[in-house]
Amino acid sequence: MNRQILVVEDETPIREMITFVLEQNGFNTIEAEDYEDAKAKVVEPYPDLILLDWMLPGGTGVKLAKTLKQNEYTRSIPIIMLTARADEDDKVKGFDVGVDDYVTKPFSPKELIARIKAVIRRVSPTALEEAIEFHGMKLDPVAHRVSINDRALDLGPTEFRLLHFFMTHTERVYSREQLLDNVWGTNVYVEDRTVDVHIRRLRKAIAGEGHEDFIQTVRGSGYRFSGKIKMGI
Amino acid sequence: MNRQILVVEDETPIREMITFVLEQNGFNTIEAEDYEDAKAKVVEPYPDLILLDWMLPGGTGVKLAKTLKQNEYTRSIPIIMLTARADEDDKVKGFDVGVDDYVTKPFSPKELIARIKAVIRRVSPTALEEAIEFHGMKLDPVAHRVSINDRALDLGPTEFRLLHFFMTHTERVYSREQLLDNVWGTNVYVEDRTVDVHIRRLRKAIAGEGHEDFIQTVRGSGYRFSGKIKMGI
DNA sequence: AGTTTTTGTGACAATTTTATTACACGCTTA
DNA sequence: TAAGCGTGTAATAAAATTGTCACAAAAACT
Repeated sequence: MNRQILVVEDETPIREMITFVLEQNGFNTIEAEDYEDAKAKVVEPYPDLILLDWMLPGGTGVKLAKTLKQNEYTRSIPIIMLTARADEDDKVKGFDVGVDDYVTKPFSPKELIARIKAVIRRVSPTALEEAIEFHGMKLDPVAHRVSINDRALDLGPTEFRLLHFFMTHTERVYSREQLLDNVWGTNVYVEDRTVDVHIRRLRKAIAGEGHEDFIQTVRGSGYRFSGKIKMGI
Repeated sequence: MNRQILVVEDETPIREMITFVLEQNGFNTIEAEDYEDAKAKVVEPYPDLILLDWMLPGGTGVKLAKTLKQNEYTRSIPIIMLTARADEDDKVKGFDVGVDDYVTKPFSPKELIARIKAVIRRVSPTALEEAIEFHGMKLDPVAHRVSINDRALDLGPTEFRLLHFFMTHTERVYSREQLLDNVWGTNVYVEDRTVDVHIRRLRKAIAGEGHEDFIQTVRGSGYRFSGKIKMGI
């Protein structure tokens, strides 16, 4: 599950410093040094995240960000801007474009990594239409099929959507309300406790292979879907 | 995640009032009373935010702001100006310099805290979601997980909130009342001694790894969460 | 040493939260 | 229309959490 990060930065020493830090921390990196270069590499290796310098020679970074965020195909790739200025206006402009976060130079490696992880976690960890696999559990959104260790599962529509949501949002606690919003849809009036019942049905459905406690109850907060049964962070 | 705020203000009573308010609200503070003092402390403790008085003896606050915002190393530190005048021109001048926000004296503690939080949020939007680490102890607010040396901890809701508070407010003594306010919430009537019991439960939960005395009793005052195990006053 | 004050500890009952079961309603399909 | 399925809700059971108290232990003070 190694993430690929595209580093777009024209100043070579800085770019190399950044890629070094990223690789130290287990990321795969792709480098680009100008607008055109970056554009090409977004399409081909299709990175999981883009670190984008604010100022670029062949066109500003903001322009690239805007382009990417307006394109259907690339808009889901999170972008973190690197900026040398603490200028508020610039930041506001960037967020209007749809950039996911900012890191202001100079930054510590620790801060950079923390921001990257935070953004990855916040943005759904997996792509939308692709089949998802998680600890031997496979879900194909298109074919509407789920299997555990190649044994097919029989789920109702709601259970399927719930599991789909969980599989694309692991390692994070969701309240019942959040689950209702995301799985049932906003402005639908359903009781909070209904979630419990569906959790129960889903648990029952995926039980029998040691997968039942993938859905974890977080008392007072909600539920969490996780592969780490009893492990540290 | 424990924010350090540098308070630059020459009038001692005002400065102390401000630091008092900040510490009440869980910030760590550093004080400076003139231009040179402030400059030195920006470099060394490298605060997360600067509260800067408009008028300073050894040179105006604006001058300091300008200096800091022009320096590559310090320009990313957000600055909030404290001014006694509601003068528009000053504000404009300040924003030109790159100051992040203004607070006009006299101000209410509530307003000050609100402004600070707003600026922090603006500058680092993901800060609140980031995991906190302290001496091998990790707390992930998003996943709602705690671990100590990679061993998971099982905490009840209140214990979790208490630990979360402590991990974001280390090295400082909090009275039982303050803990009640911050962890239980204001206007909740609970006995003071209830805190003791929860401290006990938390201590028990994190014990067994030599970390039990992270929570230190300060007789007559309250409790302190600290990495320094046995220190002088 | 004896007394007072403060904190630690274990137990317990009340309360809150979650799990589980049962059931009724609506929708689809045979 | 009857049977079957999926869904939401309510009722009940089970489990976990929480605040408080009583007493023990520790520290501070005379």
